[in-house]
Amino acid sequence: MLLRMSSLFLRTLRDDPADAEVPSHRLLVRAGYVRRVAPGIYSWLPLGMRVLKNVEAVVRDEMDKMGAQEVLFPALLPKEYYEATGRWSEYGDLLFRLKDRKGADYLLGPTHEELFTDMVKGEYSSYKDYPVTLYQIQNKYRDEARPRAGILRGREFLMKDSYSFDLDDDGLKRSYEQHREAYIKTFDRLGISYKIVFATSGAMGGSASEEFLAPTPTGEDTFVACRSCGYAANAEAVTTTAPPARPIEDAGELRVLDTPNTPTIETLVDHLNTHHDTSITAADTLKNVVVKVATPGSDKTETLVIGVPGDREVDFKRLEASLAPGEPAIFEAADFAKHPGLVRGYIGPQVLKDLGIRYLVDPRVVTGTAWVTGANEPGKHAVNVVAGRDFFPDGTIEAAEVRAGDACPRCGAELSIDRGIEIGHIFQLGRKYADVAGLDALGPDGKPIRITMGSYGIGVSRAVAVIAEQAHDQLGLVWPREVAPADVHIVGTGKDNQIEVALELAGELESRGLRVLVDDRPSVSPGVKFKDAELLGMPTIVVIGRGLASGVIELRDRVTGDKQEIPLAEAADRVAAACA
RNA sequence: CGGGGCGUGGCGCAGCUUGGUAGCGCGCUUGCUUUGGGAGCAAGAAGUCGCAGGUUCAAAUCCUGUCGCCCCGACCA
Repeated sequence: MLLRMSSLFLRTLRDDPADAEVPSHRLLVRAGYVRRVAPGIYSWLPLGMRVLKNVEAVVRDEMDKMGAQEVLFPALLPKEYYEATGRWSEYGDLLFRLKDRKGADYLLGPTHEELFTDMVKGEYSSYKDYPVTLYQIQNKYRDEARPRAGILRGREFLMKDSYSFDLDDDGLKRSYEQHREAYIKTFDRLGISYKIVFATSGAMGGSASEEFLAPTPTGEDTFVACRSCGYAANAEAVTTTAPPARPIEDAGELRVLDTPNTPTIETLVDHLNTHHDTSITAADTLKNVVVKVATPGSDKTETLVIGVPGDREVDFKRLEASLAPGEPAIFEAADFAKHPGLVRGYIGPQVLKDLGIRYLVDPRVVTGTAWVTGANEPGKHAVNVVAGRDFFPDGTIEAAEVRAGDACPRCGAELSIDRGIEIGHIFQLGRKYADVAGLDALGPDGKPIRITMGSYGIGVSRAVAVIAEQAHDQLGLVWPREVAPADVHIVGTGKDNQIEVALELAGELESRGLRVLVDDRPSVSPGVKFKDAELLGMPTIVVIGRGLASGVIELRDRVTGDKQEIPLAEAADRVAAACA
């Protein structure tokens, strides 16, 4: 249907909105695609709606092609489904909760595993029914602690979520691979540049899991990539390569040195090298960080000490991923008061066994390595504290920060580090979820078969923002053709019959199957129309202006910036060709 | 929840230090002129200055409280 600027419900803004920081947010608001209603909650205007629908259509098309079947669950859900799996309480503040007039508890669905599982359980009961994959495209609601960056991270967002149900592990692998292929096709069609990275499976358990990350500077996820072998992983999923163990006999004597006023690694290194006969760096020190770990659904917290090389910080995200489902929290002054054995700033692992505190170390802390660490007395540190001789870790943990230049766990080359936005996640759930739900199929031998599941998501509204994030320039948006609100933006400007001609050409192009936006606003200056055309971002722009008198119009490529004059007589053919 | 900033027509902002008639740009309405890079002139419409309380003859401005929003960190598509 022809979009005419003279009647299109659209107002572009000349100034950037004050509350928008990231490019996608700024441009989508300025160009009149979306408007904010509340924090993390947005309305879609006609042009934005078109883009959203286009993205949705691509996602739907690829899901249908891989054989998934679309369903739709309500967003408004009774508590019961989530209570059965314990998530009514586990989800905590993230859930939007509400009550009906009788006082019964409801929620706005943050995700729909329960509903999918329940539906399959209700309809299917024979092994002959499987495998099956269902999906829906629907709004999700999460009361995020901090919504940000416009529709990149909202509290209401459109998501495609699908679930595969298989009888065995091979089936699950096939379903997973099908999704992977479908996602690759989807994101390729959407014109998004992305990277597939290994991910942690998180608290849900399960095994294989990969994320589709769109690299952007405003991304919230950190991931590493290896140029040499192609390995890529979310920072939380990167594993550290342990050096070989060393013979303990080679290590020197443990010595305790006076190191007054050295509560930090920096002050410690400085003090030792100036006042003692050592020549160490932060990497030679062993930093011991105390955390308390809560177990969900229990009041118990465990005190835990993490040992990492002193030149690295503990990455809390990595720590959480490693401890999941346990939830670590910082050990505060009040906690130290309860543990007199832990001398803040001077903690060494030598005494942890006696204190009954679990000690997990970075994989670099292998048997035979000697460290500079706390002597468990104020103002004293110990050197030549040897793993396997002076202390015995209870295990290793991936908690130290990952840095550019770290070794690739697969090939040993240097890793690079980047930021990205998660646009898709594919995940082999396995049977953990089906176990909870009791999802079985009756097998040929009359015995029940526990179903194994996969879970797969695409952030549809987020994808719109990601495209805007990746496809824009100083002038405005530059939509990939497949998702653009229109193929071509015809600007009619001039005192003569330019607008009539523009409308005629628009009609002709439409009859050829192109989607057309035409600027037929009278009495709007050319400058305004050009600026708007560039801001709105249709991939092809046609200008019908002063050249019309001599029978030429202008064809512009919004992506390359190329401009060429073409005879009016050839206009329809040439424009159609440009949009092909 | 921790830290930083901001609430003044639809949008972007000034005014607040030093209380006294609420202002600018964009947008909007009307008329005339203008039409290839966000036009000109003229005339208009539109704001209980986030909310509540206090000080004062007088509060957008000072004081107290409160609510909201945005940005940076811990969660996630």
